[in-house]
Amino acid sequence: MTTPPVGRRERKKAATRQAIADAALRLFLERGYDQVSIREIADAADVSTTTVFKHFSGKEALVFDQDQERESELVAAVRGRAAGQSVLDALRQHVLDTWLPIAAHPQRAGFVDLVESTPALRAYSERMWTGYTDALAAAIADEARADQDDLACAALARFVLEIPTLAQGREDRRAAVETIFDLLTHGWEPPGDRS
Amino acid sequence: MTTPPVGRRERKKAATRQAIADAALRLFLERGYDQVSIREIADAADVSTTTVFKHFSGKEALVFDQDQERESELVAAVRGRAAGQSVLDALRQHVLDTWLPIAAHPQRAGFVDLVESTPALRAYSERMWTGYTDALAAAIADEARADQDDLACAALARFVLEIPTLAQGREDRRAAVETIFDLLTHGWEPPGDRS
DNA sequence: ATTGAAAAGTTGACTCGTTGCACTTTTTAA
DNA sequence: TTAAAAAGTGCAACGAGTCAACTTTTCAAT
Repeated sequence: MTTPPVGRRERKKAATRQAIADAALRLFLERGYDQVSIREIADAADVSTTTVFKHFSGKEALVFDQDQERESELVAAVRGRAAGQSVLDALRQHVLDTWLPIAAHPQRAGFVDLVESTPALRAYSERMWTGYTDALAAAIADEARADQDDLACAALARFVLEIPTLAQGREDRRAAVETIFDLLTHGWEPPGDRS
Repeated sequence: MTTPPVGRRERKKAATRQAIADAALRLFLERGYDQVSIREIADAADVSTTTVFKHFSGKEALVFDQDQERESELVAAVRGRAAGQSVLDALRQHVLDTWLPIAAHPQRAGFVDLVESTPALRAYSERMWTGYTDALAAAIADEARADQDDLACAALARFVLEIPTLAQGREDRRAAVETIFDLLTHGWEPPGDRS
């Protein structure tokens, strides 16, 4: 039988994967995403280009390594919310508590800059987020006792996942998140006059 | 001065552009997007591959030829709405009147199938729509007498542009559009119990 | 009409992401 | 011990897209 914790094989596999991801991120941060070729990354990690693609589905995936957890956290925030808290408020709190700190973390500033300044990575990142739509929609529908494919729940999920994109570049990101959640909670109405 | 209607030069340019687009669409419909190479399209239109890229920014752009008008129509729907009609209602009407018929038109069925069944085209199409966000947001903000970069207006614009994607694959598309506009108008609330 | 500049098109070679194929190594099971 | 399955690797190739040099066409100003 296979040893439950790890086999030597899978340890080596994980090590190679990590070496590739590390080399890629380092080179990207040094010289920019478009200025680094897969072949250079492969050389830096001392593997062949084929091996890179055995571990990662494409060049963009090298940057977003273990972002599968986000989906789970999102679903968990809805399912495990405090008693009496509405689904929308749970999502609002999760976004405020989880996404804002990450974006503000100085360690990740270079990483965030890299993604923001590279169109291909921006696009990939957005597709990643929208990829969570179905899972989040299912969780919302479940908690709201609606049909599994309820359209309003699916739309809400999609809209919540657009929030990071929309809040980007705003001076006060916390206020931006609040504004959008207010819109989703109460509906849109023409704001007060500016004159 | 240049002849206002057309010069021979620009007519020829437009003709080759059209020849390329026609050849591309025909081949895509016949054999599928991924099974047709740029060189084949160039050959079919009797030009070189570089000429193809002189006219179109990329392979996906061959499919979405003159979809710049959509943006103008969208903005016009908001700006030229009937007196007393709210911005949101104007958008609702525009979506119902303009987008649903196009999708239902039997002539375009093959085209719609092509886009829906090709991941690269789906992604490109969505990025096209979201590209209209800024223009629509500006029009909404203007009509609502809000600041030009008002976040709620930007969010509303983005959400409206997501509607085609969300309504896709639903049996009753009209009802789907109405449901999402109701969500945007009044806010989300847990739907009635299904039991 | 002539001519000269600008635009359109062509060619061919090149880069880069990505994949298919063949080969080697490791692991597993008999 | 050994055969076969699985995993990893490298090479060569394909398609998208770019670049630079060159030819042709068009336009406009003499």
